[in-house]
Amino acid sequence: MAVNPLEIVRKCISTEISRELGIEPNTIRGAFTIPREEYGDLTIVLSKLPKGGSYIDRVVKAVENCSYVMKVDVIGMYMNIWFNRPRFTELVFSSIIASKAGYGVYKEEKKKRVVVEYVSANPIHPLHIGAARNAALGSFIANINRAVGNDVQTRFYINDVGRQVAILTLGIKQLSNVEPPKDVKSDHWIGLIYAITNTIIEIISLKKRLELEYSEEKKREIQKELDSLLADAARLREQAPDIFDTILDKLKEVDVEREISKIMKDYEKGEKEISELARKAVSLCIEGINQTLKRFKAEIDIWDWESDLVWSGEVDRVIEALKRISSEYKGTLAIDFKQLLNIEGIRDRLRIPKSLEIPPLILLRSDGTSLYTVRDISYSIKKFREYNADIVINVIASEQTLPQAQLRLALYMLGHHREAENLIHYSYEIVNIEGARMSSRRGRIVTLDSVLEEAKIRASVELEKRGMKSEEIAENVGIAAVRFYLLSVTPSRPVKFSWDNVLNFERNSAPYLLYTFARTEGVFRKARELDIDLNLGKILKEADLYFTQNNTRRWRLVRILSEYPDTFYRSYIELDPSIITTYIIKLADEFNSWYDEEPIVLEANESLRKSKLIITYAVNQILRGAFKILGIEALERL
RNA sequence: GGGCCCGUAGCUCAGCUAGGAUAGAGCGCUGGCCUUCUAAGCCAGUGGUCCGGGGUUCAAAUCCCCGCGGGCCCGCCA
Repeated sequence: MAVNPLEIVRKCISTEISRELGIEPNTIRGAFTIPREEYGDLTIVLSKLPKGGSYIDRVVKAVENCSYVMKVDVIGMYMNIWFNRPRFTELVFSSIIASKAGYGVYKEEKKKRVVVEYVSANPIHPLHIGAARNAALGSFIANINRAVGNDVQTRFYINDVGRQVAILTLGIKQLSNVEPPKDVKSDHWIGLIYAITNTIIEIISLKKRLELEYSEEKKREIQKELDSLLADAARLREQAPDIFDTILDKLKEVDVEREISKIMKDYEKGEKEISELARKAVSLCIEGINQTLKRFKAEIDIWDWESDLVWSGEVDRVIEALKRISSEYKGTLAIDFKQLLNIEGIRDRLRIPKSLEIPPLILLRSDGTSLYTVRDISYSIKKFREYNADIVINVIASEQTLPQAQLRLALYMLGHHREAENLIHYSYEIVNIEGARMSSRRGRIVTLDSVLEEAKIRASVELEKRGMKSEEIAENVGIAAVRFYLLSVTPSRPVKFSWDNVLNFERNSAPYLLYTFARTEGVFRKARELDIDLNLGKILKEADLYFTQNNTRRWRLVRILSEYPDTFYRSYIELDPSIITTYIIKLADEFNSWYDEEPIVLEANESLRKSKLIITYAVNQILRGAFKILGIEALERL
């Protein structure tokens, strides 16, 4: 367990109370709360103590026994505790200096092996802003797990088996050349071909439906949808007229549904020509996606091809095993979970929502090809096996709650109990654009690339205002802004995308934090300029520990610094980055107010200056550590 | 029809897990602060039926129930 000053004080107090009242120290924990400033530093809600509000005098005496406590005051049911500021300051300072960059960072006693599968976006178009939230969250999960000492492997599942890649392949097949033009990023190129092909296919199918429809009302409905598709088609054609016309001419001639179905079958069989074509197209897309992810500081260790699972026979083996426990359902084979769900406590163990209804899981399409969730079962087993993982975390939007639940249940039924129990669906809400959903199928998306470019431009403009010109800094600031924005909303809440939000460079933003960090760096730069000794051990010994007496602002800083270990721990346990982002904003606010008010390096009183340097050092270290976990590059100047 | 998530200031969001004192930030708007370690900053002001209604409780934004509004899911899609 990392050093936690606040925990030391809580423990000291609860030990004293438990000794006095003869109760378990742990039962006191829930009674602690941090009060408003004017009511002290820590409060115990007396009615929450096991023996209620009785024995108040004895409790007060007991608490006063703790050396970190200066004063205790009872108002109604609140027992307000004021800390002995110099003693507590010393505790906080020494904790920080002893653990350096590790201050507040929780350490797992027994390191775990963790696989994080994330992004896993369809390999048929560039990443959009929704996938960016996944990428930001997934890389945060990987980073914080590494920080606590766990072994982490990140994986990207390339979903290349299925209808969407078949559509892309159908489009590619009509073209003589797959290579993108020089000035087009390969994933954007693939995305365009896919959108063109898909839109044409949808138009063809809608026109057929229109011919067969008799109801006037339905006809009008179809016509309306068709009009919107045609508008999309016109827009797509503008981007690449030749390609659009080629694909359109060729697809007009054929039965597209049969073609798609054939491609899917051939690809699952590994038929040479189709496989090479599909792999080539998907590889191009993945290449572009990987470039974007690297730029976005979301690293992938292993790229898993879904088709490999099919070709290697792993999917077949799972299907064979599933067949033995399947039953007849709607004319095909399916896994029914009813009996399993009747087992006492199974929902808790597999983290399945209490009243979530789970329909049977269908094994195969009538044409014999496999289905996504079934393939995912063999992939889940692979993820555990290959890394010898204790936990596998799937970062997947909440809309997939049901298939993810089916996945765990199926694993359990196959006898993979440990895997089922340790497969976590890390669920988050999607990104909305002005209330509307993006459609990659029609090429209507806000790409992460465009957001990053815009952020970079915005950062350059801000830099130029300050007479600075640095592409590298603009790039880092821009990326930090986007990542921070996506990480600062609680994952269970939907994010409303707007350029104004993403490109906010003022308070409550990464640029603001980077700026604060750069200020702390500036302080140390100045100190070195003036030949001021920065040996922390020495500084601590000679620091003025009374510098918070009668000074609210300074005391507030010490208090906030003491709260970081709790913050970090909660963020790790809940895997919620917004707990850290909220905290560091508060820390930066407090630091900036103070910075404006008092000199630090230029402080004439030596021992006072030392205390101030420790505060600055602490802010610097906490920000540096938090940046690393959030995937933000710490910049010394800004 | 059933399920999951969300609803807090004009806008974007904290706070809800574990009930606790006068519900907090940012943006916006009004006014002020650069000869000092970085003004992407600081200070002051402005702004709230915590979606509505019940219930539990000494105490509810927080827990429970019933509604309302929004998003998502309930496919031989992924």
